[in-house]
Order: sequence, then C-alpha cells, then structure tokens
Amino acid sequence: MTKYSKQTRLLVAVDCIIFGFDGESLKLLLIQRGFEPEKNKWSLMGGFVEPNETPEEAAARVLKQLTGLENVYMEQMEVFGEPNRDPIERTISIAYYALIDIRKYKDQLSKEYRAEWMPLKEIPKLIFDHNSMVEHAKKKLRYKAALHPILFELLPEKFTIPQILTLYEGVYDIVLDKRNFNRKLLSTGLLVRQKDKDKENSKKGAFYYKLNKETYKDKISSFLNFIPNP
Amino acid sequence: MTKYSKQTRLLVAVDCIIFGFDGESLKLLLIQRGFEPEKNKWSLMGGFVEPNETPEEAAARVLKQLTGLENVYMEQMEVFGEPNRDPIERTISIAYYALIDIRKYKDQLSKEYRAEWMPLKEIPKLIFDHNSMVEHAKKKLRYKAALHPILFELLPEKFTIPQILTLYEGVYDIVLDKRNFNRKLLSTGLLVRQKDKDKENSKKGAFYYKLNKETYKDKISSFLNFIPNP
DNA sequence: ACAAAAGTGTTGCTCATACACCCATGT
DNA sequence: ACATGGGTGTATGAGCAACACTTTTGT
Repeated sequence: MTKYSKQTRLLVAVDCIIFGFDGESLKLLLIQRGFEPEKNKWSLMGGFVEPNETPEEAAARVLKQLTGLENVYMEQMEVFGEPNRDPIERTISIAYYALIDIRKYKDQLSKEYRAEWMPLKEIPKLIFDHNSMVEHAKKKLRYKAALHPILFELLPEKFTIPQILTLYEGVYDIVLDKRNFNRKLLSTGLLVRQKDKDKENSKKGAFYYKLNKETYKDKISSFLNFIPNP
Repeated sequence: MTKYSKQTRLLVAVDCIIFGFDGESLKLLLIQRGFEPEKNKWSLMGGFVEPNETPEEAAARVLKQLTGLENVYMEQMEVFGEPNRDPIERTISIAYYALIDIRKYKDQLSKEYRAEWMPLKEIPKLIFDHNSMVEHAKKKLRYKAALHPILFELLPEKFTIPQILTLYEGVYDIVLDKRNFNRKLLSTGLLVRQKDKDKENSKKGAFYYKLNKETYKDKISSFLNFIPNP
C-alpha cells in the first residue's frame, strides 16, 4: 500500500560538469543536443535518474556514455530546482562535477554525442540553467582545490611540476611564483620523482612525478593551502 | 506536449538538520513522528517538495512549520538517493542543515510535532537514513565553521566571548586556549563590544558583543582559520 | 578573604613570501 | 654560443601557539 499517494512525483535528472586540462587551459566537455527540445543547442551532458539507481550511479552512467570512462573523480555539487528551469516539464537536477584526464577521453564517442572540449573562458550560451551550473562548479572547484589536492585528477599518471603550476594558474587565473609553489608542493610528500623526464616542452627536460597514493589518500581530505593568501 | 513521457517520476523530499546551542552543548531538533510509517519513531523534520516551490522553499516552509522561524541560516547539504532508503516508496531526499538561536524557538509548536532538542552526543536511532544525514551534517558544519564565521548564527544577538569559546569547543570537541582564541576573534573585526555585561555566568561579568553586520557580510565567504592546525 | 570566571601580553618559532641566479640541452 | 625553460636557496616578516598572572565582584 502506498502511503504517500497524495504527493506529486517529479522528474529527477543529473547533469555533469566535466572538467579537463590539456596542458594549457581548463576545458569543459559540452554536447550539442541531438534531440528536442533545444536541438542543436549546447548543453551539459545529463540524464534522468532511473528507478533502480542512485543519483551517483546515474551520473556515473551518463559520464561513461559520453567519455567511456569509469572510476572518475566526481563530486555532487548542488541541486537545481527552480520549478520552471526546464520549460517542457518540471525537472529537478542534481549537478555533479567531474575531473578527468583529458587524454583518456575516447574521441570516437564524441561523434555520437557531438561533444566538444571548450575552453572555460569561452563557454557559449547553454540551455536552461546550465550556464549557472557551470559558474557554480567553477566556484566550487576553486574552493575545494585551494584546500585539497584534487587537481591531480586532471593530470595523467605521470606529470611534471611545471604542468601542475600551469594548471593551478589556469584554475585560479593568477600567476604563481614557481619557487614557492615548488617548495610547497614537494613539502606535502604527495609526489614521487621518477627517473625519466618530459622532453617535449623544454630542452632541459622536466622530471616526471607520480602521486604517492598512500599520502594522497591521507591528505585528500586535509587542508593544505595551495593558494597564497592575498 | 510532454516530451519526457517515458521517464519515471520520483518523490522528492527535503529533510532538515536543525542545530541549536543552549550555552552548554550543541543540540539537534528532532521530532517524534505522529503518523505511519514509523509512527512514534524519532526523525528529522522533513516534507515533500511541492509542485510550485523550489527545494529551498520547501525546506524553509518545513522549518517554519516546526519552529515558527523565518530567514534562518540554512544550507543545502547533500542529496540522499538510495533507491530503498524509504521502504514505502522511493523518495529522493535533499538534506539541509540550519543554524538557529535556540532561544528563539517557539516552544508551543513543539507539542504539535512532539519536537525536542537532543544533545548531539545522544542522538537516538532515527528512521530511514536520518542518522547518516546527521553525521554528514556534523561533518559539514565542522568543515565550514573552521573557515567561515557561521557559528554566530547559533547565538543570540548579544553574546559574550566565553560563550563563543564554549560553542567552538562544543562543535569541535576540543579545548581551546582562551587567550589565543580571543585575540584571533577580535582581530577579525567582526565583533563590536557593548557597554553592558552578562552577569549571569560569572561574578565579574563578561562584556556583551554584537556582530558587525558589514564586516560579517564581507567575511562570511572568506577563509578565516578559526581552528588551530594540529 | 576567597573563590570563580574574565581579561590581558610576551616570546619563540614556523611558515609564507619575495626575490635572482645557475643548469642542462637543442639548435 | 645562445636561447629556452627547469631547477634551486636565502632572508625577512607575519602570524600562530605556548604560556601565567591580574582584575572584578558576589558570597
């Protein structure tokens, strides 16, 4: 017997703000909708929560459909629930942001969804309240990454310190002192220097580092203060 | 024409974790359910999101029903969406936490809902996943309050520094050095000393302070570091 | 006079910032 | 040899933590 019979049921969706980093700038993975409403308009990737899955599972499913990736760093962001946000029918959307290594993105799937990496600074007009979602995600990413070492999720397994520097500079739109940044970073004990160097971006070559998974798990939830206080 | 006709609609609820402080310890406002299912069991205050309100409005409505209070500090916490969390019918719940001045709580309403302030350390078994919600709220409150001056929302308009100290000690379950805490607090410029003293808790009496609303609005979103680093 | 809580100051140390030069290598 | 980006060290100052005594007043 259903006890809640007088209540209204609503559509519940998830939308994913997918961040990627190509070594130069932060990007978002957007799609051009292949269906009505708003066909051909730019949009975040989303989907409805199905009867037997949690919203997290729905977001993971959507992400896998679009990128082919599983076990991605993903965090619940915020619920967007304006009654008229979707003009077709009221839909409550749970927004998630994800951080992925852009090079792992499976390009072939891009065609099916007409997906594209767009620089965060040149995001077009998106459908519904998706632009607002992106703004919130940017803010939350900055907030979280100032205290926790999550931006490594955007980098490949092996990365160089100049790369991380560029990443932080991109996320916060600031210029950092490489000497101080370097010291701070190494003092966390998060990085393990490798024997080989990346010779693509300089003649001298920059040492590769990997994350120390042990330390990483310990410190992901502790405060680290990566960004200098003004 | 409805385009989303093949999708399943779900019940969407809000649940409120309501924190209060009585000068001694942190408390939660819980109710004893007056209806089935789980009649007479302890529970958070909640309600369904109605067709023409946002989830925030639903939470504010629920909060007003229970406490008579409006314009309360409230923050969206997290969505709880396990398919079986409510055994009657699948319900997605958006959890909010609220901070209120316990003395403003209208006691008469308590009877209608059989509500009670319970010390955070003695929370009974609650229905569904509400205990888990409480744990998450506690964590989030600690996280946020370590960096932002939100705990003032739990205090009356006029409060003393020893009171705030006790509050912070209660929230974090630690003992703080009153000299350092004092200095840190005053250096924020958030407080305005009043002429009168609270003589209830000591013979000497402790000066009342009020919040400097201007500074407060500026600093509520900046990092302040109230809790000493280990 | 004494008990009980409020209020205040100093010092050492850690950590963040500011800043400039040498290194390795491909051309 | 030189241009390019990588890597390192030091000195200064701000802010945090550790710590103990005086003040006020009700009983």
